[in-house]
Amino acid sequence: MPIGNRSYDPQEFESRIYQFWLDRRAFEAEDASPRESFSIVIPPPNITGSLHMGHALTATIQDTIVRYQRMLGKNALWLPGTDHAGIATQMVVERHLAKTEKLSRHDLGREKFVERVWEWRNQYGGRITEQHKALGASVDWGRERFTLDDGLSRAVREAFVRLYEDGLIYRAERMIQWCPRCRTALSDLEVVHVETKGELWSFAYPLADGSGEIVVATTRPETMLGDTAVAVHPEDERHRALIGRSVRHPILDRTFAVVGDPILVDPKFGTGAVKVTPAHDPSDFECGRRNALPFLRMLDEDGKVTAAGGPFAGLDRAKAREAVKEKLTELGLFRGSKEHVHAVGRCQRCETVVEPMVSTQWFANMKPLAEPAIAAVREGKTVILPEQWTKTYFHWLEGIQDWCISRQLWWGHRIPAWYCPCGETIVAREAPAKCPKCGGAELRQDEDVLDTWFSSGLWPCSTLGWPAPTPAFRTFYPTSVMETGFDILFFWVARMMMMGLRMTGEVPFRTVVLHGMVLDAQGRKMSKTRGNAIDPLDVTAKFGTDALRFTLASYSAQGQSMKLDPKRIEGYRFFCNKIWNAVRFMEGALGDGPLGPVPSRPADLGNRWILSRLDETTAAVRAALDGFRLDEACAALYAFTWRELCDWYIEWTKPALYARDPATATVKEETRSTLQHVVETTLRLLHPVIPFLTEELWQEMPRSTHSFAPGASVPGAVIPTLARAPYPAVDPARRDTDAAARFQALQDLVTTVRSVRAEYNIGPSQRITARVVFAPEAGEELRWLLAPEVVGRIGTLCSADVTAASPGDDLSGHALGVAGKLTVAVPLAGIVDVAAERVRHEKELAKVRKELEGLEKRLANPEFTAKAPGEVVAEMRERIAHSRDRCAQIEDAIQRLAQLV
RNA sequence: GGGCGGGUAGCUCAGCGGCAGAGCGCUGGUCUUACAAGCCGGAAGUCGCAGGUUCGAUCCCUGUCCCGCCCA
Repeated sequence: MPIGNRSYDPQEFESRIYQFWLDRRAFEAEDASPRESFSIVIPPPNITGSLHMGHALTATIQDTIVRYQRMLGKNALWLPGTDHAGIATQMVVERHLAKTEKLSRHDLGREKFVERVWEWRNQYGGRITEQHKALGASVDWGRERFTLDDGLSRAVREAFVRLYEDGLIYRAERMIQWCPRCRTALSDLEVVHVETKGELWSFAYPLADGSGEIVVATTRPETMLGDTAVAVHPEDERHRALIGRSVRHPILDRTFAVVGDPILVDPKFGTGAVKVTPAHDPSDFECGRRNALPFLRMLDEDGKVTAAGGPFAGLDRAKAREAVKEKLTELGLFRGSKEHVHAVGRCQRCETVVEPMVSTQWFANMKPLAEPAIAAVREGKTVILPEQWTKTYFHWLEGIQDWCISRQLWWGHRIPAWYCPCGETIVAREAPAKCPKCGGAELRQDEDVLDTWFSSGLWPCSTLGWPAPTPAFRTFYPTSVMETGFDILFFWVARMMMMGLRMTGEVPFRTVVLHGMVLDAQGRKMSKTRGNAIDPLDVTAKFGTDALRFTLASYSAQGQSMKLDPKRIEGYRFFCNKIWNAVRFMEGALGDGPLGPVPSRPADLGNRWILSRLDETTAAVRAALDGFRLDEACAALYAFTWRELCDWYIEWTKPALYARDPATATVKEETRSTLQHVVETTLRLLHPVIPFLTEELWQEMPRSTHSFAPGASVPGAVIPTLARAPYPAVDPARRDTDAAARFQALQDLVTTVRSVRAEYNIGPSQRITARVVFAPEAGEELRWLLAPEVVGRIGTLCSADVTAASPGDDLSGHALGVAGKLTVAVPLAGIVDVAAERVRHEKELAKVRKELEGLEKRLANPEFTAKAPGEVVAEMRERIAHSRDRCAQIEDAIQRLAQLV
């Protein structure tokens, strides 16, 4: 349907266009292809999620990159999928069950519960995937993956078994982070530390022999129920003598030692004595190992006090704290408290305060995995952008700790380890039938599942078929780009690097592109609970997807946070509308006649200029996209499309296109072809960022059999979709510095006349005469501006009849404007407001003089001429000459004004 | 405590050795047959502060003050 009188209505065509792409199989990549391959695997959103601005941002950036690469002719793959999000999904389904059926997962049992989660996943888990279609995501849907798919699960078992066999996965009792609410172990990364105002509470442990006491301070008084030592610094004069003596637990009937520990104790902090709870604090745990202390578990999986807590057994952590404080106070052992800010660890999912505790879990030994991951980036095998994140990456990997990979959940990849009553542990890819050691068949599989991020770490390999040597894996691995938020650097990027390198020997991706967080207009994190989240789908409904995409791409300056202001989205909607109308204009103005090729050397100045600018823009946009600078690409596209193509070129073409005179038919035909070519090329340039609008217009716009730039494609071939059209190529032959300089002079002249008109409130309907003064020493070479084919166009652009004046002409009664080397005189019907004119000129003169002075001063400095590069000095001379001309012109104008008085 | 990033027009941000930029907002004019969601003008800046390097610093270096983030 031609554009005709349709106005820009993105809702009308966006879903239709998306379906059109699917029908054309525009996004499908080939497993094997002679073309260069390009691949991105989507960082999998989790199935409990629904689309938020972060997804919209990451999808926009990735889609823009992959569409660009596809248009470059590469075999481009963008692989979609989701991850199973162990804790989050289990929580959602448990809550759902409790609400609708008043059932807990334990009521159902593991097998039935997991069935229910699958049901939930099949019903709701695809929502976020579907929402990506509304964003225009050009993913290859046939390759969609889910972390719990058979193939990916096989990859997980393969990786686990290999790491176990290599001694990099082990099961042991260690200090871990425990979430009492989720009832599972967490990795360090899943614990968020929040600065919290707390209380540093001091109490005394009496020495066992009654000869005195030792005062300790703690933010967690309840843990004293699990204390098995008091530590002091061995070189601390105050306490050294106490080392080796015993203290008596004032509540529980036991005694323990005072130990000397130079690592745990900072003698400058507090009293210099520290209570030690080895089973519930990471530092105390290490201290306990160093000093062979007992590990006393005083809290259980629910965060309640165990039997070890004597009279407090069964109390919740928080209640136990108060009860212990009360009891110690009652015993007269309280020694004061003060406010204290400290970092409290909370569960990333549910924000419950996590409990460090000793527990038997599966761990991965990360050091040997981290080293190759560090080396790969150091050697440039993978490049991280923006580069500054490289340091963070190194820092984290260099200090990496072993990773607790087991989770006490039911939803996830069950750990492929089986236990035999004989004591044997079997780790295998498939369930073993009997124990290889004793032959017993009563094998019990480990109850736990793996951390979701374990499977995510394999994502770039497993989604392409690894461990099987599939064609897709050979073609697309290592992937080209991993694009994600910088908050995911450790969770995903680093782990994918480690796992990818370990499993395949190759990096999982060549380039890592990190983007910042989307904040609201006030700079706060968007969150549903705060109610300041902007739903991307609301935005696309209101402004169109392309406007949102252009906004996000423009904001995505490397790695910075971005404050999303709806006003800006609206602004880019106007931009989309502008493009729409430009094509609409073209459709009307070109008419039905056939379009010839764009001549290699056009005759018309405007045509020469716009083709030159188009080529410069193409080069700038391609350079920006090659460097993943989407913001720069957008800025170049916006400025060219609106400020040059629409504001100047289209206006310039109107007289030629509307002309009926057979004498100007050649220019008209040339202009028709050029306009069509420039608009068509601009749509292709814009397409990766704003795919819907450009595709809709591209399908409907007037066609040429000469559409593409030389060498880009077969002229006249029917290209079924813009998504597969060639991206515009840079063609230096189109650069035309002469046309650029001439058009600049023309723009100066037009703008000056317009300024004068505005200054004197001469309305657009009022046709005026503008007399151009060509000073013999400066302006003579610009006489071409008055050539008939140019002067008429200038007149149209500023609604004036432009004629020449000589320096000696009487210009009284004229307002004067200075346009570069020319002076323009506009006759004023009434009396010139001499005073106002004079003020305007004086102001301008002062500005130019000041600038001139500065320049002259710089040139006068002998060191400048001696040391600055020759072209800088030459440029300076040029500028000074120019400023002098300008001063002279303005002085002249002021003098003419004076004659009027 | 360690590290990273930021402070440029009223707002949001580009620029990062050689003419201080954009969008929005503000403001004057204008319904000119692509678009009033438009068009044509205009105003607006000690480039956080103090030193230093340089012929030349918003840009590089040092210090300093604010703001944000990450790690412990």
